[in-house]
Amino acid sequence: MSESTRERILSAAITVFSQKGYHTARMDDIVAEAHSSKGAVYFHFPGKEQLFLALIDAFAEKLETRLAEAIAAEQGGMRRVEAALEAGLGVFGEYRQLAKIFLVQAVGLGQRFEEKRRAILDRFARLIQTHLDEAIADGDIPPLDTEIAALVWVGAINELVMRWIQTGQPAPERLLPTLRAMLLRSIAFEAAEEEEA
Amino acid sequence: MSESTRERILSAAITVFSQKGYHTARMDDIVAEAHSSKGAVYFHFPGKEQLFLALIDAFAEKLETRLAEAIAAEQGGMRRVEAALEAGLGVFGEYRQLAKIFLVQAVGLGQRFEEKRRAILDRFARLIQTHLDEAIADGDIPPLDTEIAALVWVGAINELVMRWIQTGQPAPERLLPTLRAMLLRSIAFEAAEEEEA
DNA sequence: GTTACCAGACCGACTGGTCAGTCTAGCGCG
DNA sequence: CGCGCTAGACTGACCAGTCGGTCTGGTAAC
Repeated sequence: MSESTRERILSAAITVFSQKGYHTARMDDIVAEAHSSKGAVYFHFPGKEQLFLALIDAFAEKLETRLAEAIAAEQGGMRRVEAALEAGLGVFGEYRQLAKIFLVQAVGLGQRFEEKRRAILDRFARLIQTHLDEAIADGDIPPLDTEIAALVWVGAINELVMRWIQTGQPAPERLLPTLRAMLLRSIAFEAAEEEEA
Repeated sequence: MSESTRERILSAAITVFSQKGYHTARMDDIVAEAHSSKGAVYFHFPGKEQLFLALIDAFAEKLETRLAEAIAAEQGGMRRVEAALEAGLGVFGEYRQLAKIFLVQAVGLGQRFEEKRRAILDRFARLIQTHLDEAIADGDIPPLDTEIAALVWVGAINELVMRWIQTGQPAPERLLPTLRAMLLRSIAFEAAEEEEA
């Protein structure tokens, strides 16, 4: 069956790229991990770069879908911002290997890759920005430079997720409440203290 | 003069690595940029990796020195935290190429490099953490998980600086006040609003 | 002061290993 | 057969690192 070979190659690529990074990963590593062959890999994918980008696209799509769902399920700027935050962290947590490829291994690979990475993060950021603007319009939070605010959020999330993925260090249970509280406070959203079940 | 050759090689390496990244940069590129020779480069440095790491160490040292100075010049947790923030951003701004190597090009290069990078960021983070703890002890800010708080700060700063270095986008004049206000609010520091000269 | 020698900096053609990608030969199924 | 797919040996480019060699300046013996 063709689909199964293709799937095997994809998940082998995820494993290998996430562990070794783009340059250190050899196509033969992926072939071995997939219990497949060079021929099969090059039958299904045009080359190393495209295979790598396919993984990033896959992640982007997952992220996008989830965010859209989460946001659609809520009403009002601030609630949507919170929903997006939660959904984003959820996706990173569920697809850790892909997240590592996206957040770590796709950095510093030159223009082409960097642009793709930034484009995806930008969509995430712009989404947050849009709803922060809404929240301001709704009077939920005082006005501020929402473009920068969104980038601050993205940066903070990235750093913590990267660290968690790489070292397992700050466990999500410990991380989440503090992160959430800090991010909400950072935009001067009151009622940042309710939580704590 | 030998020193001048060595210096030329170092600054060529900074230029080339910051533009192309570690793997894409060829030793011959650095040789050409330095108007030198393969022999000279390998006379002064044991290899590509060590040359790259030398640059990162140089940046780390600059960062460390500046932070230490800035902090020593102030008294009290919160003032020191603010001084460190300012000093850190200053260093990134002054050594943009090195900063790009450190923040962008040194990511995703595998264990050895990653550890070094994280170690440096950790020192920065732990420094912030220490003084946040002080600020809490002084009663300047309410208690919180300072380890995570420091990472949030580092992440936010990284993201904005990376973007600025890569795209020139959010100009520091626009970026700084918002970033500053957000970071201070994130730890519930009152009087985050004085500013605006 | 000039000849002989040395050391350390620097040069660049060359080598050897490493991989991405190709090619030809199967294999099984309709 | 022919077509979709898989296998894996092979090719060729590329590049880090090497190595025999040059050049310059210093020193010391005569």
